Amino acid sequence: MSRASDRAYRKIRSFILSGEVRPGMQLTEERLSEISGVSRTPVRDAVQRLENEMLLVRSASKRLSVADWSNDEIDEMFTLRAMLESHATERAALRMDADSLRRLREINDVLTNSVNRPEPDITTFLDANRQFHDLILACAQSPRLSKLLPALVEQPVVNRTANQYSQEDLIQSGTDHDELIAAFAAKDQVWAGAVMTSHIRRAFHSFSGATRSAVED
Amino acid sequence: MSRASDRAYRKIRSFILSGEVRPGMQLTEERLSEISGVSRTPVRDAVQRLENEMLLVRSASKRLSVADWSNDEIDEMFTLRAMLESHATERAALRMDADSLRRLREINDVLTNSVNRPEPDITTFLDANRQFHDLILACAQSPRLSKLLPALVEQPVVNRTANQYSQEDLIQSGTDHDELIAAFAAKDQVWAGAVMTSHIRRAFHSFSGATRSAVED
DNA sequence: TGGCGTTCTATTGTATACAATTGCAGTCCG
DNA sequence: CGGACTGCAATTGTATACAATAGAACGCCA
Repeated sequence: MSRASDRAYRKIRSFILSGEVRPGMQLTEERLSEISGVSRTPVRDAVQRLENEMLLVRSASKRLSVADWSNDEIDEMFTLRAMLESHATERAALRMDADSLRRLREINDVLTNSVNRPEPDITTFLDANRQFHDLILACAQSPRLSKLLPALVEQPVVNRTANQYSQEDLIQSGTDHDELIAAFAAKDQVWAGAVMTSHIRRAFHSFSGATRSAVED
Repeated sequence: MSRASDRAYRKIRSFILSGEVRPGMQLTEERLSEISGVSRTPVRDAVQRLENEMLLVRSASKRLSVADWSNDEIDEMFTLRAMLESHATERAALRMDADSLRRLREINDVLTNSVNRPEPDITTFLDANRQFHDLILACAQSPRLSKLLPALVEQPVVNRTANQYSQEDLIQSGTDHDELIAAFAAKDQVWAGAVMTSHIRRAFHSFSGATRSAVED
């Protein structure tokens, strides 16, 4: 979308994810327009996008509030993500070209280097990880998937998962990616899909194990 | 959404699906506002929704046009729908209560009656079919799925599929539903999911067999 | 005092005017 | 003759004023 609309989207999004507002808290469009510094018109565009991602929900009488995801909903997000991203991976395995494969290797080299050191660099890891998954999605060449998946891969969830990871887990992520690359090189869609499934399911259990046990993070 | 916004959504949607406009044809917001009889503000809301359903697409320079789905994209829609709707069915199998089960039987009685006659009543069939699938989705109790699935179940595709069905196919649909009900009664999620998968895959092949062979319908 | 209706206020929805951007065409120069 | 540049037209993006609607607060009467 356009400048003001995007600006509103990013501002509101980070406002919600920063934790400054509690889930369930009401937010008026006017308030959001103050926060983002644009008028209500582009704010409404942004709000509709955030409703699709289910970061915002509308109460019965059209009032906006911050979504409150239940544990069941978060489980469901991981399950759906595993299904769809594995499917994307299978498609990508059939469509992968040499350039993209080379690029995947480059990205994963960066990722591996960022965690194979005394003090892992989580920021670099997260960035490389995102690039890796994005490139696979692009190789799947499915506009529908490209539209559906992002709503299931909420970056804060990914971030928290990574922060929960031990150094061994981080290194294992790189190893998973290596195996994905091998599966792509072999053009073996079943292999590739299976690796992606376990890659995500492991993240899920790391995430939920860490958060469920804590009262609140 | 609200009245004008909804009105615009429905009008534009049926305008596109009526075939009055060719895929790829450009549509300005002003034109859409004339068609729907409301101002551009609610039109823009409607357009954003239709973009999510990928009925409308935005060109590089933000200009709107009617989407043109490739065969690969339609295949992908059926594949994703089969995946997600089977998953919803599995969830529903675990959560199904007696009332919903009874209601499913009622709905499928109507459906079966509508096709077990010399001249099948497709309208009634389609309506009962939609109710049946909607109720299962509701029983799955997954807000995410309820948001994602509708974008994959474009009613015109369902309609065309049903119109392609022979009377035997229509009766088989009712039989599939009976088996789903049996699986729900047994609370067997694997069984239920499998029946739903084959139910949709059969629809897919009926749809694609019919359309691929024809030059244009 | 408790339930119900009525008014007032907060919030969302819509229209419209204007700003910004993009495409297109006509023209100038090499 | 071709290509780039400039100005105009078409289109989308944004702000703002106003309309409609839903919630809350107040007061009235039983």
